[in-house]
Amino acid sequence: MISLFPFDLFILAMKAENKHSKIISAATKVFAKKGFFTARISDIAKEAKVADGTIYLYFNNKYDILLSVFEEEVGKIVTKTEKLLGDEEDPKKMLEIYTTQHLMAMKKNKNLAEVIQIELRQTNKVIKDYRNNKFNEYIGIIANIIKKGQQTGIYKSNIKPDIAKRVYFGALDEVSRVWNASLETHYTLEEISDQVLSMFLAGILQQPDDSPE
Amino acid sequence: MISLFPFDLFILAMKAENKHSKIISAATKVFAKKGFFTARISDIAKEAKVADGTIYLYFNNKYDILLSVFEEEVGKIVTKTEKLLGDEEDPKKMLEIYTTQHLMAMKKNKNLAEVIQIELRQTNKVIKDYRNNKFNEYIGIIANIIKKGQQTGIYKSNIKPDIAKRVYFGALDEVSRVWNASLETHYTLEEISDQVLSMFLAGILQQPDDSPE
DNA sequence: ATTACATGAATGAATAGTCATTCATAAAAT
DNA sequence: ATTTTATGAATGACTATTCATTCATGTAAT
Repeated sequence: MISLFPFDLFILAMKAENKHSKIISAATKVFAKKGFFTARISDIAKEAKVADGTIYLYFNNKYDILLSVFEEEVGKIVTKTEKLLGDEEDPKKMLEIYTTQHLMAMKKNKNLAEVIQIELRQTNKVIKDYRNNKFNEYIGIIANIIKKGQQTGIYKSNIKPDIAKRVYFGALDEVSRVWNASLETHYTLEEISDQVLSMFLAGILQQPDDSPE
Repeated sequence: MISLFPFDLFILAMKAENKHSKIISAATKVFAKKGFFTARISDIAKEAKVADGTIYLYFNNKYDILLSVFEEEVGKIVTKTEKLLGDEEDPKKMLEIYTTQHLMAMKKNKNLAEVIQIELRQTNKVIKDYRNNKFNEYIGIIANIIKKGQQTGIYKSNIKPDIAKRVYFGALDEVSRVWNASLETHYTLEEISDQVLSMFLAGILQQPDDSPE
């Protein structure tokens, strides 16, 4: 039986693709649970139902797995966020969307939340390979929202978007870290989202002209 | 020679204390530079000018060193912060003091900044020993400032101090992380401090009644 | 249709190296 | 002289990575 027409190649590619992503998601799980350094390759292999050696057919080394996990998962979030933002034009609503989307994503995918934390603060100390492009893209969205709001005149012009994006991301990140580690009484996603948004939009100072919306 | 009157014990304690703290500060340096998992005990020993084995006369194991570093250094910051707050009564000024004090401390002691990051997000995943008392004390200060402001009526009453403290700490922490990793154009401490404070106090929305102080 | 050969993905045991920790010994102190 | 403190080489446990081998699947020959 002769058979090398595209369909077979596709099937082949599918299998490979599946194995690749099986490993990715196994790794996400394992890294999140044990942390990068404590995770063993054999744990990942077991979780992915694959032989230890197989992993090295798809990745160069342990760190390469982490980086792939990170880029891939953050990439997904970026796509999702951009889709949700769609052609929303109101910078206030945009920030609202970003906030809830981020918190929801982190709540739904605790593993990812932790991988981000690890990758961000641990590993680039060891390996200086700054292709954190997806992440920069992701927080860049915040900066853009703020810039837009400044153009429309609804956001204060003295706010520096580059600082604000870090401030905002840091806040969201810590809030979801604590949440995932369940170190604190549980608030609902809505409560947290509201709090963060109102703190940033209107600040914590009592305004003399405090009237609803 | 019989000699066990207090002074000798003091001398003894001094010496031990010296070696103990020599190791602590060596460890702070090494952990910050390499991260907990990549740091070698022998690195710490070398940095402290002490034999590898000596370390085990003062600490139970590697993790115990990290925890001690963390508790001890955070403890220092708590003390410093409380001293600076003194009997300041204005919640707005208090937040200002906390903010600049935190950023200054992190700038001055980059090592500590990183150790906090590591300990906070990496290790308590592995070892569930929650004697992070000092840290909770530290962010508790933020919560208290906010509560106080709510009592005086200058801070909005709908803000939840427990969420706000995380939001605020997260923001400060991320800002100093980026700063220390020098991933971004350098802003001055004053600029950052101003930005964070104004974002939190007054929010980013343009206020119709925007008048200085 | 059946058999023989080829391919390369997958396997997992073996390798090779790394370190945290220990401990026999030495130095200091009393 | 005895006890306390310090040393650093040796130990032993642990794991990322490799690689010789297997095996399922595809191809060619008859």
